[in-house]
Amino acid sequence: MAKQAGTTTRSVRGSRTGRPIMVLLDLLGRRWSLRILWELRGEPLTSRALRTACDEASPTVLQARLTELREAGFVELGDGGGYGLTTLGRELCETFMPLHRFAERWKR
Amino acid sequence: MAKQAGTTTRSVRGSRTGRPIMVLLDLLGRRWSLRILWELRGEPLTSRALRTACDEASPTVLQARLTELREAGFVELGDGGGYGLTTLGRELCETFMPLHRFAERWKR
DNA sequence: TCCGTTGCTACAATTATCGTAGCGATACGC
DNA sequence: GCGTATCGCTACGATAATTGTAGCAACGGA
Repeated sequence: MAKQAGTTTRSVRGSRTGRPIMVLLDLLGRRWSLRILWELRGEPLTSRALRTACDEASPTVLQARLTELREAGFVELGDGGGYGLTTLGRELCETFMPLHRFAERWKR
Repeated sequence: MAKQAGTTTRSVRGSRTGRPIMVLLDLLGRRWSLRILWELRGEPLTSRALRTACDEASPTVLQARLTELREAGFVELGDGGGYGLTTLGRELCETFMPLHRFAERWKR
């Protein structure tokens, strides 16, 4: 990967139209993105606590996702360490809350 | 990939806990999953129309996602051809509708 | 100083996705 | 029948993303 730093280097990813909803669906469609937001829905977590919460996912991807989510303004790194949702990120997370009930109803 | 047919063959994917919400977040976190549901939100689309709607995404992945989404009960293949959302899939899609407004508000 | 934890990175191996091409089946007009 | 067009779907090599393991520098207690 093009080791994005600062500016968003998009290689083959979707959302070539630039429409906000497409960019958002593309970002959230990356692996662990939704899961990270979900796990941060409560209190902030340290990078390692987050990794534990995410089934010991590879730190490489977690860091990549955290960087992307931070650039998107959904996640922030607190002063005393630990990742948490921004106000914007919390609003986004609220959008997904109905998913919980849906999921329970879904798997019979 | 293990060419899943009938039963769900999960290789390295997340959601090892089996909790419905995790399975759902995992499924929706695959590439083009969210986008497919989004594009099918209106009328049913043929596989090729769907491909066009999804920025000419590779048919390989689209078919894989469609199979998964069908097994999940969100998408169905109509009698006269064309993919559409099931009742369940439509409910799921409704959950994402607030995302549209959020996305517009998001990108300044 | 020695531990322990923080956020974060390197690197090779494994998967997933891409892009192009093409299949069998079906439905048309001729 | 014959060609043509579409349908859903698949093969396959090339490329990009993800995994798993190991480890870094920085900071804080003991």
